[in-house]
Amino acid sequence: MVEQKIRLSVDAVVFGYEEGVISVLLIKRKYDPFKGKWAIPGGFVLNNESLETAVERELQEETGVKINYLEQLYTFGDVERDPRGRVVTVAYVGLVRPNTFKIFASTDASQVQWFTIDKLPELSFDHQKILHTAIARLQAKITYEPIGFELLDKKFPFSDLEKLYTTLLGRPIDRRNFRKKILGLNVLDELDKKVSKGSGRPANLFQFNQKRYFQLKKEGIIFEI
Amino acid sequence: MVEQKIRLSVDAVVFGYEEGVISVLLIKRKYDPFKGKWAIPGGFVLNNESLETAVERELQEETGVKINYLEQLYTFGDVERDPRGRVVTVAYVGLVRPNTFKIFASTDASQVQWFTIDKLPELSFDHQKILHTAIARLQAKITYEPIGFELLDKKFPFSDLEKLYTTLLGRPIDRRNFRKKILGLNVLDELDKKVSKGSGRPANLFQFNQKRYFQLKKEGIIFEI
DNA sequence: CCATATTGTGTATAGTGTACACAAATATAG
DNA sequence: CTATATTTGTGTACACTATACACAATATGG
Repeated sequence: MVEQKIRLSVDAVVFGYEEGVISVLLIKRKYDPFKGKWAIPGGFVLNNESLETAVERELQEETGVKINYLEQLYTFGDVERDPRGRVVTVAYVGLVRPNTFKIFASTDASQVQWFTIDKLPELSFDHQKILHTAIARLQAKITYEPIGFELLDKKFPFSDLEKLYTTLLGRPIDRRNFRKKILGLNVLDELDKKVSKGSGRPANLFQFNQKRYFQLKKEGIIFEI
Repeated sequence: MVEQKIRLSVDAVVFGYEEGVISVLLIKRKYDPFKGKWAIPGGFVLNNESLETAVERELQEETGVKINYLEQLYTFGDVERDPRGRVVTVAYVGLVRPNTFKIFASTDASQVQWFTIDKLPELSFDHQKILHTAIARLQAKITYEPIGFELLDKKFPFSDLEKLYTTLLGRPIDRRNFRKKILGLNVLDELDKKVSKGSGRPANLFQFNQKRYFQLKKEGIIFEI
């Protein structure tokens, strides 16, 4: 058998959410190929690190991001996807709270920037395909797993959650029914604190109760919007 | 940077269904490591073939199976998963109609055999984990994608479909409601033919209409059990 | 204090899911 | 040939869930 000449990389589509806008974290490539073009952060896997570790390391190195939630998306292995030769990449989806750290470019990245998902620049490699797959996954998944909370502050007013869902699903949601449904799932704790931003009645803060969620999940109760 | 020493393989969990029994196709390994032990069929990816091609080739080589439906499952990359060194594997799920071909062992396999999924032998590598992931995927997916038909003959009596679902979901289904729901989805053509096996009233044959399914899917109508 | 903005809340109706039983058409045993 | 067993095919009533919808409460800003 001929020696295998396939290299393995990981890439991470990192989503963030702030004030009604979903963004994705991209880097500007410092080196060829695609030097000066935007790309999903990622890089080659080291011999003795797991795929998840590789993703977290590359993200830390290139962007300064510390990931909050990470899941494997899909493995892209088209023969011609990388001009340097055969590179198979395991893509991940990450969720972060952008306000909890500062991004900075380093190593392979000359710039790091948040792009709102409907104003994306041209991307390197097959990264557009990966990004679209990631968006589809995120949209599908928030309807049956409580991952939306990973994008919000730990304590959030209900309207934030509602705005997140309308944004992600791209369609209006009935405010009363949505609230009824989510609260009916019994995975949110209502706090005593209130918060007011600008004018309007102050909102109660809520917090996702992960422990209760796992308990309910074990009992077979499913999260569904 | 140190040279990357990671090898890439593909594996396929192939499911078949016959007469109320879900089986999975396993091979007995001819060579070390795990010589003489059962394993999921698979092997190393060639430099110039896509991942899907690699799966199909390995399956053909080792078992003689021609796959009917194939989807990527998950990529397993634990550092210690292969005693030969670092091997990352992209696992796939395949569905076949076992009665449409004859299996035979060759190349790396000394034996090929169908195992019913509740009587599995001890497996090599992390293949048990992969297999369980695949079973979970199959169970979940038949409830929201019409993949069950890939396991049945092209023309089938309704009771076959019903039995497949009760088997896969592991719980009884109300016969009338199930029929109502499936036929209401409007993706089955009722044929004029009848078939009788043993005693009992002969059954009408049905056929999955893929074209209509894709049409409906495009219109936003979703398959759901 | 008045206008504006945002949060918080209940009910009626339509639609969907679920439980349930018996007749029709064949094979088989006697 | 007849009786029995076996499998298919079908409808309705009820419970539950999803959906549509409007107004009062509490703040801010001029």
